[in-house]
Amino acid sequence: MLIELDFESDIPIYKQLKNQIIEGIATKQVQPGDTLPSVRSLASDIGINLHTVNKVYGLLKQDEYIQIHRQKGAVINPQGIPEADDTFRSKLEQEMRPLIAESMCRGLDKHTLMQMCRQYFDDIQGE
Amino acid sequence: MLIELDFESDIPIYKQLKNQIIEGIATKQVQPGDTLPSVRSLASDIGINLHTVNKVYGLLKQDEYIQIHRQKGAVINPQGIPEADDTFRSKLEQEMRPLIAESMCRGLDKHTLMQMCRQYFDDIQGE
DNA sequence: CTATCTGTTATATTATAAGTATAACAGATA
DNA sequence: TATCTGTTATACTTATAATATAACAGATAG
Repeated sequence: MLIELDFESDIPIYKQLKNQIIEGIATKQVQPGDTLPSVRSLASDIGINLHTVNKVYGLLKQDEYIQIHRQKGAVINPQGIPEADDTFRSKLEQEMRPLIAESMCRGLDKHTLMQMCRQYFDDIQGE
Repeated sequence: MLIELDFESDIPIYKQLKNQIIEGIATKQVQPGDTLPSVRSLASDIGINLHTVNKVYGLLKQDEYIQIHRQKGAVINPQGIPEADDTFRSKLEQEMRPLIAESMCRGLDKHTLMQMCRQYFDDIQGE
């Protein structure tokens, strides 16, 4: 799984890294049971600090994307990722609404917007 | 237009405020030509600093949601909000993708996800 | 047993963002 | 002229992001 960070972006690199790992799981580039690189080697590979990677692994663990074992390192949750619950759904709505409101202001109608969402979905699934 | 801020949220209040004004435009609670309260009165009403409101107005002006005149204050863009351009579209994709990837990891299939998006859209349009 | 790998914790430092506080400036208008 | 507008400047506090060293504890390969 290729990690590409944009150090000029306004999105903090820990968030970029987290998102890319999650997208790697979504595209099945990494699957339940697979191991992720150690915090030190990944940090070294992509040229960032080990604490930044450690923070990301901590967040992914908190969201149950991965399990962390004291010698094997970080493992994609072997039971698979837990289903979307109410907490996730309300967090999703909280982040989705502003994007949709902005799109509506800028003249995107429902059909166009839906088509764009479908496209994003297919892009990820097809990778 | 009612503004409600959550000071405990992890979303900064300037972003909450910006989003709520944009949603107000999307729902047509405020329309092109309408004026927004002055930075001082709005700040005072919702109990925040005038610079925070000023920052939001500056961002909204930058995105061409509003125009700012030296005496009338902030006015919803009388020409309407500019159509979605490539810059907007790529920013939208950048923010949309991680949300969709997360949803896919958590077992939401395309149809379910599309239905949720449709729901969000209708919720906003119906307000 | 020991060297080496894991994640983990602690502490410190730097830089930037978020939010507030006062104050003053300049243009428009009643 | 007094009062409203946005604007600018300066300063301060707090939180977040990111880095840097260092050390600790468990597991394992040699």
